[in-house]
Amino acid sequence: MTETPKAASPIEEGSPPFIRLFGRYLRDQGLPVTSQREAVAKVVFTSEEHLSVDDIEHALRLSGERIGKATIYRTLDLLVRSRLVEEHDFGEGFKRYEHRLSNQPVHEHLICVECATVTEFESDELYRIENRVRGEHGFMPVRHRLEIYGLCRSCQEAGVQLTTEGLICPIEII
Amino acid sequence: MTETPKAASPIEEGSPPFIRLFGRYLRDQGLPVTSQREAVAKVVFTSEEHLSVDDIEHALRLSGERIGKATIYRTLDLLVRSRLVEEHDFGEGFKRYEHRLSNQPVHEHLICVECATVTEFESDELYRIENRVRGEHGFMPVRHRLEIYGLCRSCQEAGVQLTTEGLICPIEII
DNA sequence: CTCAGTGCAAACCGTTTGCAGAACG
DNA sequence: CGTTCTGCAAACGGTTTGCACTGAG
Repeated sequence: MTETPKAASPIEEGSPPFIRLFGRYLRDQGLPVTSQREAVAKVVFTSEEHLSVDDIEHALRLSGERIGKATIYRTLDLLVRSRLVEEHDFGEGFKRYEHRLSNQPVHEHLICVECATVTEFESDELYRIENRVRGEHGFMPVRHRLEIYGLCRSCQEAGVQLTTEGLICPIEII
Repeated sequence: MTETPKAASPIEEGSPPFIRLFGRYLRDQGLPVTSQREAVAKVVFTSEEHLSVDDIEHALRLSGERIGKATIYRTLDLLVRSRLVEEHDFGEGFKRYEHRLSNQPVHEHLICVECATVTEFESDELYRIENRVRGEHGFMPVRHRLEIYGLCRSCQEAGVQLTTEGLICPIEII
């Protein structure tokens, strides 16, 4: 903080590697590298959470940046296109974003329906599923989405019960 | 059509079994059984597609029914609660609905990113995944969502290519 | 200097809600 | 007959877009 030479210059030597990657992408595409884009990228790459746009806006505000929502959306679009960031929809009515530079290159999500905590896990079985699908259906998988909803350990230990109001085994009782 | 005794009466003897099931659910819940609810249920149970609300509205219009969108949404909510119908979000910006009275009780979806065709497939591997997750993470699965996006056979045969614009293997090139 | 980016506010669009009148039970 | 439903239209909320201004290259 004391030796940083002021530098309003965006995405240059001082930047962390993942942000430089985004700069590379932008240059590759012939797009300007702006301080706003850097700021949004920094928030996303710095966090290990699944961030909503509001989360990102809030984080930016905390660090003194004042960036419009539209710019955040537009930058996220670029980040997703660059494949540095992944977009998720956990059925909350809005999207979440997660950078792809973690130690878990490919992973799926466990989502607690009680406390909304998201846990990540890996699954080789999915490769088997994709191979099977390729063979049996002639379908070429490109990407997938596997989310398992249920109760996380701590909610179970807290004694949370799930209520079922629907018809049970409807087929049988016709 | 000729012998039907006019009957504006909703969800009674003449109705197909799955619609009677919905009537049973409504009565169990102490809710009125209305002709609108019957009409919406009939459209959903009659189709083997993944219907959007617009699809349903359109089908109702074709059969002469004039039912407001709000009522369709409200009825779908009841159908989902009753567990007779499943709600899907294939990332199109709106929901789709599919009844659960088919021959494939539990199935996953293959979604063609080119032509948007949805194919269903079953996967025992998923049970294995859920069991593993139960053991390794203490997570109790309740429901899941597995969607594989890619190219269906006919789009591949039609020579469709997917364009990749993002950075390839970003981690390596820092 | 030029072209794209930014910020604001308005538009969008699927979905939800409030309310007066109609229907179920 | 009271309670719930229906239909309309307005509200909602996340996301997108149009446009004048700013800034990157």
